[in-house]
Amino acid sequence: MPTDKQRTLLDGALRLFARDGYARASIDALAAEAGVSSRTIYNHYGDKAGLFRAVILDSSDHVAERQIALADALLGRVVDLEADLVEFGVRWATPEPDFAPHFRLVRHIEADLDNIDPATVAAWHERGPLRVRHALAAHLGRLSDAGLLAIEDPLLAAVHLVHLTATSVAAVPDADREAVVRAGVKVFLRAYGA
Amino acid sequence: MPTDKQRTLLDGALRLFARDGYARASIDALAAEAGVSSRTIYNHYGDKAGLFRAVILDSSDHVAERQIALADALLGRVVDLEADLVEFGVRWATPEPDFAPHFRLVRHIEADLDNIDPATVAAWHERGPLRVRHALAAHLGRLSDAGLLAIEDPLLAAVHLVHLTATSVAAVPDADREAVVRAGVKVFLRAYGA
DNA sequence: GACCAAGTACAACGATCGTTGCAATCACTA
DNA sequence: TAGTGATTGCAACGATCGTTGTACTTGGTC
Repeated sequence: MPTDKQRTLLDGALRLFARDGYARASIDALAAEAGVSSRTIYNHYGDKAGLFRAVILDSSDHVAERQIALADALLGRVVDLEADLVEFGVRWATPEPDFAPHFRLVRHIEADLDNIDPATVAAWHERGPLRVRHALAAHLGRLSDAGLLAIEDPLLAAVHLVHLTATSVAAVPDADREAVVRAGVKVFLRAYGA
Repeated sequence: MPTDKQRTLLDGALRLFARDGYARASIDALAAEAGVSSRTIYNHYGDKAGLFRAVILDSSDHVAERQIALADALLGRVVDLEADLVEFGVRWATPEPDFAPHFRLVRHIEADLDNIDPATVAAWHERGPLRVRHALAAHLGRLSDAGLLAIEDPLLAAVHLVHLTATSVAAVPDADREAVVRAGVKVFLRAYGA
């Protein structure tokens, strides 16, 4: 139950941490971005690491819920499997621009693993990427049980699907997003099609 | 033609930049790591950004050459396509531990894109990942021409192969490396097999 | 041995930063 | 209106950092 000011602070801190990283983003800049006194940050979160932990957990919760909702919507009741997977991949690979700071922050975490509290990293990983992966794997497993796919290891298949679509789109930024996703889904279906 | 001291400096700076990131790695620490005066760094590279540029270009050249050599060795003359691809994937996904700092540094670059000289980023990207991707795509295209694979877009296929093997291994660190690679290669071959 | 480039040690500068204490202020409830 | 808890502005601290200038030393060449 974060108040309005806390919401503004978490959002602003996400932007600054994402753009500048943990070390470069100064407490004063974080406070100014949210129109808050730097003293308030210390009153609420103890220190800089506490604020960072709150920011990444808050953000990854939002993103995970959105991604899981996307999977539920498009893979819950499948009409045309290939078309639904393509739309799933396209929507996944073109996240709301609001989410760009989140994924940039994730890269900072992956780069800064030796300088971030391991408990924070573990909490983010479980509640974010792992939770989403399991949700996606559940859908794929269900589609496999229904005879629409032939999957031995749903968790690995979930990893493959994401890497063949969203990750590949990020790796080839000049190309047409939908074409890359379509090609990735085609690969996925040739490998996992029933 | 870097002298011994410059070699030691580049290697030590790679380690520190990789572990601590650009902002946290101080010039004095970088100098101490290599047993060099901090003044020498300024004499050689002008400023911190200049040293960073030299470090990432040097390191990505080494890694790219090693990866291209691996592709040449295993995909140059193919005996058993699936076995060769699996060994290629395993060797790619288990790089010499010497290369761990490089890949950690790459993550820092991807996270810090807004704070690094764009010319440095572009130079690294061209001489590193893009060069390797083109080399790998050339092998895949040749195998396709030879009738061992059926590939429309070799560059995209190269991206798929790497993501299905090395990237997937990194995403599932608890699992058996070779099993993950083997599954990834199986997916690749079902999609791109002749 | 003289010379020269390269490297070093040292001090100093301005700047930035995380963190704390304290007094003043504000919003809101009894 | 009095009181209470959250918020703020401000000053200050010790620490770290990038960078530069300068004088000194070192290693190798004529």
